[in-house]
Formats: sequence, structure tokens, C-alpha cells
Amino acid sequence: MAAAQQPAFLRTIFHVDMDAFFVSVEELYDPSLKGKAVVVGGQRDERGVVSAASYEARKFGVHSAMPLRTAAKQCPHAIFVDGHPERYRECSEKVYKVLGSFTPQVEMASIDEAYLDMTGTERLHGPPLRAAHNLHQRMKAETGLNCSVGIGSSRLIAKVSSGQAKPNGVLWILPGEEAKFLSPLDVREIPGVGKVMESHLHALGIKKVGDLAKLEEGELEERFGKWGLALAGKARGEDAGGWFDSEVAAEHDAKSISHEHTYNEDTADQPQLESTLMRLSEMVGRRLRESNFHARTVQLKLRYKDFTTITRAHTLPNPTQLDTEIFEHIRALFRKNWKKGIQVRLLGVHASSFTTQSSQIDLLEGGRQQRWKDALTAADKLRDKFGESSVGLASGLRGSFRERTHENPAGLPGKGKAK
DNA sequence: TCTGGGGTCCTAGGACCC
DNA sequence: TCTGGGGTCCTAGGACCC
Repeated sequence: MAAAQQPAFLRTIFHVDMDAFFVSVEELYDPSLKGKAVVVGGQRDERGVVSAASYEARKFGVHSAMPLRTAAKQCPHAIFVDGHPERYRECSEKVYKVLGSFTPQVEMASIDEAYLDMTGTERLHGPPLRAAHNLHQRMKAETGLNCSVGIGSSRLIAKVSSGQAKPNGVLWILPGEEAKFLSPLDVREIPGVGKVMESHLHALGIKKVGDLAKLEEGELEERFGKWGLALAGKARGEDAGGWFDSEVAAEHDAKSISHEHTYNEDTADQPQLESTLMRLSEMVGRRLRESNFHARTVQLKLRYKDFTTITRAHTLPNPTQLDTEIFEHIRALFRKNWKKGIQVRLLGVHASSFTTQSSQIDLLEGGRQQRWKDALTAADKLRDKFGESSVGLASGLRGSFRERTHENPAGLPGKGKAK
């Protein structure tokens, strides 16, 4: 019973969503962008998609995930800006600090949105609307950024209402009014309903959340499985199952780490492709070491010119966090699965099935691995100090890496011959 | 339209074990 | 003799989110 999964007490959840976050951060660095059509994510002629668009640009139909070239056609006068992830992370931390001063129960759901469990904070902050308006003001004063706040009795209601409050607004859905609030909205507004689910529902004549709520739970389950059942609960405003059901600010460990690269121009040049895999393996290995994870499974992702995409995984007998080991397996997967001569658009390296320690390695192996780990940790530190380009096991693109790749196929550090 | 990069979760089939 | 089934691990692919 979905209803039985609801907590016995009434919760007050805030969902705080920053308005056009990337664009707003760029405006802090360059105020002349204010009020203009701005597209963040790359230049107008580049391969890539829109990360964020200003409200002015949205008037011309530009939205995130749209190809940059399409955006340029729809809104020729837009200003195109490269993204600056460090800036966004920095601002996100400021946002987190402001939220944390209202309650310790803060969970960043992504770089620009958070859930707050404000249950029982009335004596400190007053009723929800007052708390939300204070928060809203403080956010502007301390970060220079606008946000919208949705308030509800579940994460779902809070999330959907912050969406309805945009831009720069606050919306509180009173307990008991959940179904009434959702009913006139498009099914697409429900988190988890994407393009595919939407068209399935449309095919059944279901356009609004209200149509969904009228349907038998059993029918939804029969048609869409576990998902359909959750959907029935969502139509009533319940956090039906999965992540939505978890407590706000519960700890979640990362489940996977990955890096991928799309070429500006497709290529079938093996040394170039393998050098990219080396670089991606290094990036993944580095992140594993930073979080002290060892991965049991490594996965190659390969996208051809025609966009057909395959993934090939390999599970290791001993978990690893070493660049060279990751690369060794990734390269083997690549050589086994790449159709030689066919142009490649994207490569990716993915690590998962984490353990906190590398399990059971014999002493000799262990000693060798420890020396590797020391060498790599030293390299990580150098990179922190002098930048990404200062240390390369076999990194870089084109020309310069080619010789290195040939003479040092395993990308081994230090002097002497590989092998 | 010509389609990024980083994630999470789900499904489904096959292997293997009991 | 004929016919089981559950559980877990692994892999591949896909929907979805920001």
C-alpha cells in the first residue's frame, strides 16, 4: 500500500531551485549580460548542447539540452558563453551555506537545487511562508542570485510547486490540497515522466495528472510495472517509492564515477582514440583515489559517427583505483569491440561496484600496487599545484601524444622502458 | 534540430548454484 | 521420470534528471 509508506506525521519540505543558475552566475562575473539573451554551454558553431538559457533567450524557444547550433538559428542575437564549472561549484557552496543556516536538514539534489526538511521549525522561523520569504531574501543578499521555493508535504509536491513558482517566487501547497494542485498539470510535470512515458500516457488519452489519478492503480501497474504503481501514488502527491521516499539529508555514497569525451570531429585514428581512453582512465582513477574507492567493474562506452552506442563492461577479480589497471582493461575492451576504421564520435570510461579497500592481494602484488599508488598520489598533488597539463602519464591530444603512445603503450610513469 | 557530460535507477536475459 | 524454481551476479541497454 503506497499510503502506508507515508510517514505518520506531517512533514514540511522546501524545495529551493536557483533560477537560470548558470546564466545568473555568469551575470555576476559580467553584469553586461543582464537582461540579454544568453546561452551557456559553448559557442554557436560548436558541437554540444545548451546548458542553460536566460529567460530572454527562452522567449525564442531556446532551452537546455537543445543543440547549440539550433539555438543559434532560433535566436541569432543571443550571446554564447562557455560554461565555468568551478564558478558554479563555488556559488553552489555559498547557496548551501545560506540554506544550512535555516536547518541542518539540507540535501543538495544537484548543483542548483536542494531539499530542506523544515518540519518543526515554526518556533524558530515562523510559519512556512514567512520562513520561505526570509530564505528568499537572504539568498539574494548573500549570493546575489534569485531562487524559487516550493513548499509541500512531500518532496514531490515541493519540487513541482517550486517549478510552478518560477521565476523568483514562493508557492506553498497546503496539506490536503495536493491532488487538487496537481490535477490540472501536464503529466510531464511529474518528476520521472519524460518524453517516452509522456507519449505512452498520451496514447492512452492521459494528458493531465488528473486523468492519471482517475485510472485504476491495477491498470497502471499492469501496463507500466513497478513504475506504474509509483506513478499512481505520485498523481496523489505521494513520494511513492525510490529516492523520493528517502529522508532529507540522508547520506548517499556515490555509486559510479565516469568521464567521457565527444570529439569535435569524428576520428578513426587508433593512437588518438587510445590516448583519449588513457586520459579518461587517468581522470577516473584520480577521482577514485580522491574518494578512496576501489572499483570492481570498469566499462567502456563507444559512440560511432552514426550515433549508435555500445557499452562493454568487465568485472575484475581485484578492485582497483589505478589508472594503468583501468586503462589496461578499457583498452582490451576497446580493441575487442571497436570496428576498426569506423569513425568514432564519443568515448567514455565508467567505474562502478565500489569497495572501500582493495580486497585480498598477495604481498608481492601489494607492494607493487602500493608503489604505484604513491606515484599516482604524488602526480595528483603536482596537478593540484601546477595545473592539469604539468603531469601526463600519456595525456594530451593529437600530435604530441602520438609519439608517447607509441613508445609507451601502457602509459607507464617514470623512466625506463614500458614492459 | 543533429544530438554534452555527469549521474541514478530499472529491466531483462543468461550463467551458475542450491 | 519429468520437471521446478529461487537467488545472486554479471552484462547491455535505456529512461530520466540537471
